[in-house]
Amino acid sequence: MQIGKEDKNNCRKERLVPMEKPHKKPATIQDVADFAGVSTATVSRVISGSDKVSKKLIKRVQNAIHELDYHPDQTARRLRHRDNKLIGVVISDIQNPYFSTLVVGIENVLHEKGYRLLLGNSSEDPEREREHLNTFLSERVSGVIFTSTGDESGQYKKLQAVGIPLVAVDRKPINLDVDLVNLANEEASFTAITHFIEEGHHRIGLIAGPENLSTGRERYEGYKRALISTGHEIHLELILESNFRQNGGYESMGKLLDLANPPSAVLISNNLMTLGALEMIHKRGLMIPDQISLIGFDDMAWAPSLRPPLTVIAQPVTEMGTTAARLLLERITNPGIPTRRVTFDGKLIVRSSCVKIES
Amino acid sequence: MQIGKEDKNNCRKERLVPMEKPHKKPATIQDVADFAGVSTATVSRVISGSDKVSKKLIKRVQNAIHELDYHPDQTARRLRHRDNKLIGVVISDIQNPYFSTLVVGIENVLHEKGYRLLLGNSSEDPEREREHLNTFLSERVSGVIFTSTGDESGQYKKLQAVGIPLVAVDRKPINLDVDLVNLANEEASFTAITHFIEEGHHRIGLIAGPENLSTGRERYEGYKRALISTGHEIHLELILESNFRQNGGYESMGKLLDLANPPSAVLISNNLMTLGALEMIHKRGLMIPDQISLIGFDDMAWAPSLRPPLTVIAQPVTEMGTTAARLLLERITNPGIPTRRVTFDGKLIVRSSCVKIES
DNA sequence: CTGAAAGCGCTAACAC
DNA sequence: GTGTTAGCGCTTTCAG
Repeated sequence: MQIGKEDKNNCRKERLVPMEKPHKKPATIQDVADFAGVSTATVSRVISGSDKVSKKLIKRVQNAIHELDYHPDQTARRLRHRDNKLIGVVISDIQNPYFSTLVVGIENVLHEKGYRLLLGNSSEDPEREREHLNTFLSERVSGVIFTSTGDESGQYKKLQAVGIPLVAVDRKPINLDVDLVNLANEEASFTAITHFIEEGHHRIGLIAGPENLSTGRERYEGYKRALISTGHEIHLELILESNFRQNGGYESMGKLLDLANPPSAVLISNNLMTLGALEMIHKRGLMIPDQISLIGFDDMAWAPSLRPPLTVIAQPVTEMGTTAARLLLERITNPGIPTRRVTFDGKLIVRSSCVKIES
Repeated sequence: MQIGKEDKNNCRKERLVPMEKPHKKPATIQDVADFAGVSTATVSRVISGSDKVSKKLIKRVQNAIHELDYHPDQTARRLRHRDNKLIGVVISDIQNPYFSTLVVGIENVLHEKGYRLLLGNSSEDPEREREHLNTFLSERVSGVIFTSTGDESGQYKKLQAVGIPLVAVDRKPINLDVDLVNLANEEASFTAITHFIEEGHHRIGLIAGPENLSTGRERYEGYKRALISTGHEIHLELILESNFRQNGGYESMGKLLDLANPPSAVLISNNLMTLGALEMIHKRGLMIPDQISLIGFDDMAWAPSLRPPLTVIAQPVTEMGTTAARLLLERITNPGIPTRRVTFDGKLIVRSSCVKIES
């Protein structure tokens, strides 16, 4: 590589020909009205389609619109009537494919229904989350969909106070009465552990998520319940609380493997930590599933491409996104309805990262 | 799993207690002015911070703002002065972690500079791309960052015509004079193939991207140039044009392996196709790198966790995103500057998916 | 059916 | 320093 001149940033800048500068202002409704020889009111009526305008004028106006390449100014429109067709979305980590898939689902229905998506990424930082929420307040968004960092419920209450509908996804906010779309985490975790036990495992580890997130807590609960209900003891040294990030999975798996008596199977509470854990296992030169069995949360695109293909708990992520968007839109049109909660069941997808053990 | 009552969608809905309905309208600048006993102009001045207002009034106004929990209406603000602090971003596939990482970079600087991000996902569909661009036109965004689907240059010209600055990322739009941030694709590809050749490979395959995307074309060019410059022939049966998606990589790799004389090494032109190719290789029970060597484009989070860890061409994705955002902001404040192109060099990260061959 | 006119909430001249 | 006022582009009564 290293071709051509370059600066310290390992990149080249080239200057090309100067750009043309027409700087023509966009046409306004007044321009269209003048062009068509009608009033702005008539143009407005034609645009909204609803009212009764004579065929002749409709034609003339439409022609003018086309001729002038007129695009109604949403900003002005928004100032007039309150439903501004803008939805704020705060995501705790867009870089995580789980969350970007959620956004895909949300965007699909929003776009279809003529809403626009204002995106904020909090990077799991409550401060940034708060800033985004203030922005949404200022933008007078029609609604907000969010995966909360765990705190900031006060800020969400402020939105509710001015009548902005909220829908929480994935993580159940504490102390907040909102519509919610999430996974039956406890049951999902229960299923995974039960699978391990059926395969003959008894010493089962858990790389858990943060305790301040419902997803972290509930998956932990399911793990405990499954173990207890099958007469197993809970060994605290096999349970590591981590951060839902790759490095967390890496380090936690390291600690698990360092144990005098390491687990024969491990459930990992999210996709990124699973990646980290895998990295550590490979580094130690351990074979999956012969030396250690694994189940990960989230069926990501890479799961079937791993060697061995990973057994996972799959979430219907896109559908969770579309559901959240739909719930929000419903509440916007009908604010009075009671709070709803839609909980999807996880699905165990058995591939090859678990092995049967003779006990 | 399968716990609790559920509907056909494999999910449960629960009705909870009804929500409170305060429906209090947000405070306006007039409310604040009244509360503080000043004019709206004074409030406006305090907010913008710039003008000279007496300490005493500043105090009173700030108190009123706090008391009323006032958030300036951005929509109204925007109507007044043109820089509306809104940036449109059209992404060709947010589900692809490469692109969502790009968004992370973009969002980081946008948020820092007080801009908001209007996100549109085109899913590689030119029609949807066009719809998003129309939206941006209507929203009078201050600028647009995009990864084009390959067509729709006419639509982009319309934006330019009304003076909306554009920055293209990753893919170089044909027939359009815009700022561009991309990778030195040809050189990157060249490097990868050269690496194969140095390791003793002679029969090298390519799973290429779509021909209508610059990334697809340029990576193909680099492949050819590397082969030719080292005295190798181009074997067309070793070159498969595909779709940058997982299934494309899967099928193409299948065809390559079906060849009477399959390649000993394959370069795969993007991250998702690499995943698909891996899946096919595992399905055939082939070992990497002993039976086939691989280099993939894009160093995704999962690359080091694969077995074996994947050798890749890494792009500085986040930095490409921040650069794009910065270029755009620069052009917004200074529209007259000449068109720029920032090209980053890819970096070969050698892990374990290539093996030396004795020739 | 169509037009005139009053704002939506805010900023920026322009006065005082 | 501070207040008054005229719009930004659009929708929506209210007349005609």
